[in-house]
Amino acid sequence: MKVEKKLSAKDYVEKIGVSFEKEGFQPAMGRIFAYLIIADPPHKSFEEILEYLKISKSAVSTSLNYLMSRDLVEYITLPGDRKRYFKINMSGWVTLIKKKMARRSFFGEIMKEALSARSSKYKEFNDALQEQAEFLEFMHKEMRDALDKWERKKKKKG
Amino acid sequence: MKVEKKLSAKDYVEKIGVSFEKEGFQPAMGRIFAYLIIADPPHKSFEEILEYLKISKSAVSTSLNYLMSRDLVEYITLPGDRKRYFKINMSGWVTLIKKKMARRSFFGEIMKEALSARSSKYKEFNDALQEQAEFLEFMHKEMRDALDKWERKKKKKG
DNA sequence: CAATTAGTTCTGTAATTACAGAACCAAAAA
DNA sequence: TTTTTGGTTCTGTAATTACAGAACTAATTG
Repeated sequence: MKVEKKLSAKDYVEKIGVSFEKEGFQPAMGRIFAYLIIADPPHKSFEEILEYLKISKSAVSTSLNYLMSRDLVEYITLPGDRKRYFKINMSGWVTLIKKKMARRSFFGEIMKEALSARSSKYKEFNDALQEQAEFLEFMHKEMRDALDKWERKKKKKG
Repeated sequence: MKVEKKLSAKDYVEKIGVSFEKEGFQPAMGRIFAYLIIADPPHKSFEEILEYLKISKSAVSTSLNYLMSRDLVEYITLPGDRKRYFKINMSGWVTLIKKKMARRSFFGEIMKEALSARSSKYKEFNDALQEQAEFLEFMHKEMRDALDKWERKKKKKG
């Protein structure tokens, strides 16, 4: 019988990494992001990352640069130390979600455009399409509101 | 000087298709989905799809099957006609969004798990991580509420 | 019973991705 | 000035994807 056991750090990296991949990032990025979540201390040097994950310098370099370009990762420097220490930029996730929202809202807009070009035959379909576009708009608005709500909540608490 | 002009059907297919691709679907799927949005009538046979998009039978077959497995496309049959006519399943998009939401919520859960395994040093980072996990949970809840709200709104109107 | 139709599945391949390894480079240190 | 450090960029490649084309199949039609 298997003994219940806490997940090891490596297992977390794997688990988080896979989830991150499912968000559309490449494997190496997922694992770097994951490592930076479990990392203790939460900032790690270029070398530490490549050693821990056993991936090449090039993979680390391109992945980090991509993650930084998306504001998902940032770096700090320590006095008297030439290295950069990479860490998760916690606000990046919010930005990511905002972008995905915007994309969907755009999708809704295109649907409306397409709708305006459709013939008025097939009313049932047109109505359903209209509703879909409205749904996307609705969700976009609701999410914006939710984000505002979160911001306010945070401000009050912080 | 370019004359302002309504987009042609092909242009919509292209535009919608690209948006759909950005949601993570492969090109052929994006274009099929797009074609079914602008299609008049809104149901098209296997053959019509491959002819319009000029893609192979295999591409149409696998794409349609995938889209149907995800409930994004369905088909109808017409009396005295052996063919199936494929059309968009409008409720599929909602399901898709629900699934994406669930994935993010799961991501938040993993973050919490990881958190519970972190040392208590680096409080600042831990707090931020906690907040991120809470943010994902919060957004998940808000979206569930939004979905409910939409359902109620629809029921009242319909 | 053929022959046709409506699609499916298999096979091969061009294009792309994701990465390793090595060469490279700029800034800092010696 | 040379050497070392902390990366970046280039080159090559294994693996994967996305699809075409052909072979195939089950149901229908003649």
